[in-house]
Amino acid sequence: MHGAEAGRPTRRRGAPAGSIRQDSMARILAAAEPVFARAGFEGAAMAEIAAAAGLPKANLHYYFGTKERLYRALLEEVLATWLAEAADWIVPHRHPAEALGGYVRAKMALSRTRPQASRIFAGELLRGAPHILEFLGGELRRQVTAMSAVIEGWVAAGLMDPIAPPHLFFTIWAMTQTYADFAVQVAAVLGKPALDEDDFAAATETVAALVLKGAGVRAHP
Amino acid sequence: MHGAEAGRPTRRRGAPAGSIRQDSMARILAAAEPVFARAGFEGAAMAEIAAAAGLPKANLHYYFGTKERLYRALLEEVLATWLAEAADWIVPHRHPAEALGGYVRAKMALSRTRPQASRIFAGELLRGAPHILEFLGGELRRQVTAMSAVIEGWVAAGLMDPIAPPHLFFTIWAMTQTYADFAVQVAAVLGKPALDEDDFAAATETVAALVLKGAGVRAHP
DNA sequence: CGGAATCTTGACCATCGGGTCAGGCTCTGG
DNA sequence: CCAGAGCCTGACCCGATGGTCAAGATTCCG
Repeated sequence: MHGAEAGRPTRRRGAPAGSIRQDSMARILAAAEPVFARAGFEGAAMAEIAAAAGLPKANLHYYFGTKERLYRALLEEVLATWLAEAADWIVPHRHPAEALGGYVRAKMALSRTRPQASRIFAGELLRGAPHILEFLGGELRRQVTAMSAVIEGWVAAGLMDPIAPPHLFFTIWAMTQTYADFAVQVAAVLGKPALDEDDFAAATETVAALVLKGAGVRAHP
Repeated sequence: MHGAEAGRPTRRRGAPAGSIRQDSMARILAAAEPVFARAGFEGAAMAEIAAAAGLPKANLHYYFGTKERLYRALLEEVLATWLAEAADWIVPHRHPAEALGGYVRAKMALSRTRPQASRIFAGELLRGAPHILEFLGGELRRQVTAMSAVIEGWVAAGLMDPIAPPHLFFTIWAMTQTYADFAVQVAAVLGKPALDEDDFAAATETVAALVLKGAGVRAHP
């Protein structure tokens, strides 16, 4: 998930170099992710994170200062992953069928493998995004603007139907992330204890079809 | 929104009958909705709700007992609205273009007019739906099953392409509710302080097109 | 090898927030 | 007009939680 996490029961004596810091911070971040995802910022308890990390609570404060800074550090990591994924797929030289299809599949895979990251992000947005408003209106906005131009290019080239590009992204995010954020609902409605591979496969196909057919993307030659 | 809410500065002396109870409870629920929506269950403070309702905190406990019961009461109200909406639109005698289009538009309208209700629901799901698991696997599951049969009927009648009906609903909910739950993100990315009518119109068109074209719904004769 | 820098941690503190309660007030029905 | 049911609320309680601190252990480096 991050760098180090499981294993390493106790801190070894002859530690490498001054890497104790990095190591501890990574360990704490890894422990914090599931807790924040499950309980949200308000509901998460530093003591619980500490226990999960196998460290005394005071240690977390030694490295991160406050609960809020720990939370922010986690958020930033998640956002970086988000952006990179989109930038990889939505590029002009690809055919939209490949680009949008690939992006949807990649995003669905993320929903499956890292649902906690998605939930932390969702919780942050739900609360009005107090910690990442700047990011949303800055970096994210710029990237969406750039990707919108790519979409417009495909439309102009007759490779897909006209569409409002930003809304296309909002809906793609919504559909893909719902399988992470609201997995409980999906599972409950399907009458299963949890979502399995087949469920994700069906979901992925449905979402991909809705996007590709819905946007009138021509067949990939 | 509910029954009574704004207005009525002080409780009148010659109150009608034993309706004081209903009146106070409605007042409290109305005050609780925005607070729970903004802060989530954990983050919401009874004192804040009390202040918003213009009542002493002890009064809330007099009527609802605990924070949890107050929260549940609110949730149940929201869920009822949700179900009714779907049941109105997804019925066999309609043409899928009308049914799905109408449903999408109705849900988008709800996202616009009652975003707080949507956010409370979203927060509940994010936390693993501790209070409504039963509802999801019971009432909701039954209704989705019934509506899935309707979809299958349309497919069999050649009115739309084959699709996994439950996933169609999951994606519709995801797309429509994202404009309530994650409105901050949408607004920030669009570079606006808040979403206006035009934004919702564009979003509605995009979502409707994705669903109708994406599901291969034939034109309404 | 010795001291400075870094790390570790148990004990402690202040605040917050849900919940309680006893006494007082208001309204209704007879 | 009276009594009791229903309603109201200020003051209080207490567990949970984020954060602090100072003393002690480790590690690093000259």
